Amino acid sequence: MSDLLERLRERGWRMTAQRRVVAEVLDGEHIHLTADEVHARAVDRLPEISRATVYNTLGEMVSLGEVTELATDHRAKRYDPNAHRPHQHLVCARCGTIRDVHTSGDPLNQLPAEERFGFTVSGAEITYRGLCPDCAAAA
Amino acid sequence: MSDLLERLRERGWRMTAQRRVVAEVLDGEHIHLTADEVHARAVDRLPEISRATVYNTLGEMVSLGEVTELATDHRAKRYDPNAHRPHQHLVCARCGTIRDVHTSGDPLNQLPAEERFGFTVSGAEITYRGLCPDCAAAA
DNA sequence: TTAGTTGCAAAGGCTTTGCACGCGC
DNA sequence: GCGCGTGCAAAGCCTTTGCAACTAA
Repeated sequence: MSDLLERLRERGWRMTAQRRVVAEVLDGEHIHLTADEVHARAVDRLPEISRATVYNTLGEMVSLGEVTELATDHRAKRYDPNAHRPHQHLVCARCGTIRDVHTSGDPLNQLPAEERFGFTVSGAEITYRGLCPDCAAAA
Repeated sequence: MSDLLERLRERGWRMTAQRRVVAEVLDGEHIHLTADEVHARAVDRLPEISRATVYNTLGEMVSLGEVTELATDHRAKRYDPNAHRPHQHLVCARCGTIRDVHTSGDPLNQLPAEERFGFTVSGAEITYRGLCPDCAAAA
């Protein structure tokens, strides 16, 4: 489960109660949370943790390459702890929920050289859009 | 060139100098601009146009389905006037520039039913990440 | 004419930052 | 003990909104 925490420890990252809680919260959910949602869940375990620390901590995990930041159509970014497992995202257009999904084949191969315009292309991600079961039922 | 303006007129959208200028600016660039960049270019043609109007206008074009809003890792959203032409995006991780590119095949078909988790999936987009020629040279 | 659009300025949501205190190593 | 991490509150950036004046059809 807490694979993320493990990886951070192995890297010799200075561990504090706050950082541990943020890592646990992120890794414990199969959907991807916003910074504020991470903060809310973190407060349950460590009431005095501040929003600033959650933001700082998430930012550092992203810099370390252990967490991926997901831009969204809604305002707040979401955070994905599975940075080392290749996967794609399924996004609900209505509520913004993001789920990991898996497809076969590497999309990188689908971009021919003449469509690269001199860019050094290092990654590709697919985002599937639709409605989650709950929102489809409500609509 | 100004295909977007054409489409908006055909829909009977009430046309004002501000709306025309926003449409012209958006359609005139082969990269995708932020709202503020659109405003800056719009001011060159119509000095008294306000930021609020640019935001409102872009938002309405998105609601009409004539422009696509692109979430980015950087803070500001970018706007894509080619809503009716299937294409993907090539993003520079450093400066945030977005370019349209074309691949073969429809990514929607790559998501098997058992990976849809009850979602009604209606669209898919691919984002390629890398460094644009300028940023690669600067790095 | 008149309903819809604009500009202004203020408010709003999300995120970052400066600084003094506190804690992991 | 040292240096990095934390919390607080304030600032910052991007965006939205309320309202009175204006204008396209």
